[in-house]
Amino acid sequence: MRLGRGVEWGIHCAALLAELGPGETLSAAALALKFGLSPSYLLKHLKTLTRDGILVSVPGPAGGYRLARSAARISLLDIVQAIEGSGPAFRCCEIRQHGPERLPPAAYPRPCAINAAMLRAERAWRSALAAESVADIVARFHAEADPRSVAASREFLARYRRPQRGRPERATV
Amino acid sequence: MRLGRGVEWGIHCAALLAELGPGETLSAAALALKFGLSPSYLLKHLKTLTRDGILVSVPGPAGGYRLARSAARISLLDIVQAIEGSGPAFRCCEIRQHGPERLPPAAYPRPCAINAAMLRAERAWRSALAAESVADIVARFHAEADPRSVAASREFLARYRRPQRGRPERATV
DNA sequence: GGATGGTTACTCGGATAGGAGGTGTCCGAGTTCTAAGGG
DNA sequence: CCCTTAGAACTCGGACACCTCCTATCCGAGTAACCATCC
Repeated sequence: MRLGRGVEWGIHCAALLAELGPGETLSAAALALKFGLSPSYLLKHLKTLTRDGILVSVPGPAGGYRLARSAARISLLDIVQAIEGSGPAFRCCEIRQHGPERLPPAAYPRPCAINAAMLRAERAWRSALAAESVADIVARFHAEADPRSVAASREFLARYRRPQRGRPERATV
Repeated sequence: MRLGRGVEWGIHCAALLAELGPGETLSAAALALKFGLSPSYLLKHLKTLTRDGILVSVPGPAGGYRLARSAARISLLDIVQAIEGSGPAFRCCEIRQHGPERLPPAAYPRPCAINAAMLRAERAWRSALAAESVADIVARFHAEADPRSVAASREFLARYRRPQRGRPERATV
């Protein structure tokens, strides 16, 4: 079992975007710079998150990305499913029906016991991911991380954030 | 996230081997026939399970595979880890240290909050898999499956099982 | 001075190559069974 | 009739191609900001 790098990148980006004021955005280039990633490839994952309704993209100059809803309403599961797909990790091939002694499909009304057990485990995994929100991650970062790291992030945001277009930045929290 | 087919195959094979008498074996060819799989490729996974101490292989003519210990002591987690590897699905790249404003490594004594959350979820998944044994799977099969299917398995075993070498089959349960 | 239109530069979006890992297959090493030959 | 020994067949074990998916990159479409021009 293996998760792609995009999951880690997506969560980190979401956590950073969560620290923006309402309406503010951050360009993909700035996010890539902050984490030392390839801007082109990061863009691919940000696009995916936008498609899935987790981020909102603002086109044109001074555009960028922001969270589509409050960080407390975005779970790690949302991001993982957007990047990796929502399908189950264990895909039952129904090999119990593939032998030489197979019965008609009607003889298998219940799901395979193995499949059921594997899916139960996956539900436990998903539940744990759903219980953790991006806001929780941010809170832990502020509580546990080195103060210099927190200050650096704050400074980075002040330097690269893009105000909401059209009207001056308003606090609508 | 995606699990290979070998996991499903391995569990099915272990469940079938669990129905053998003590010391009896089943050849890889018989297992492949029972499930309609490629014998060559199935052999690859059986080899892996043998390496990991879940199965025992008996070489030579009339050889085959049997469980290395009682089915109650083999969990689904054992099989999944043998096939897929025991490493974590989420591999933290420490990208928080890769930006332009990185601090010396000593400034990150605690693990990344994101990594911690992902690993917590994986522990939940592993716990669920560890709680289910191959014996449980077999019990469910006997309790829930179509009687014809159970009878077919019993008949298959009677046809293809290999007795313990050297001495006649003894019941040492 | 203010409004307006065109230009420009910057952003995201999709389509396109490269590489790692899972998938599938083959042939060789090892071991046991078999059978023939001799005592 | 029993033991020895050589052969053969069957088993598992490791090494070799193929294919899908993740990784990485580029160029094009679209949009808002900017600036020169006109009123």
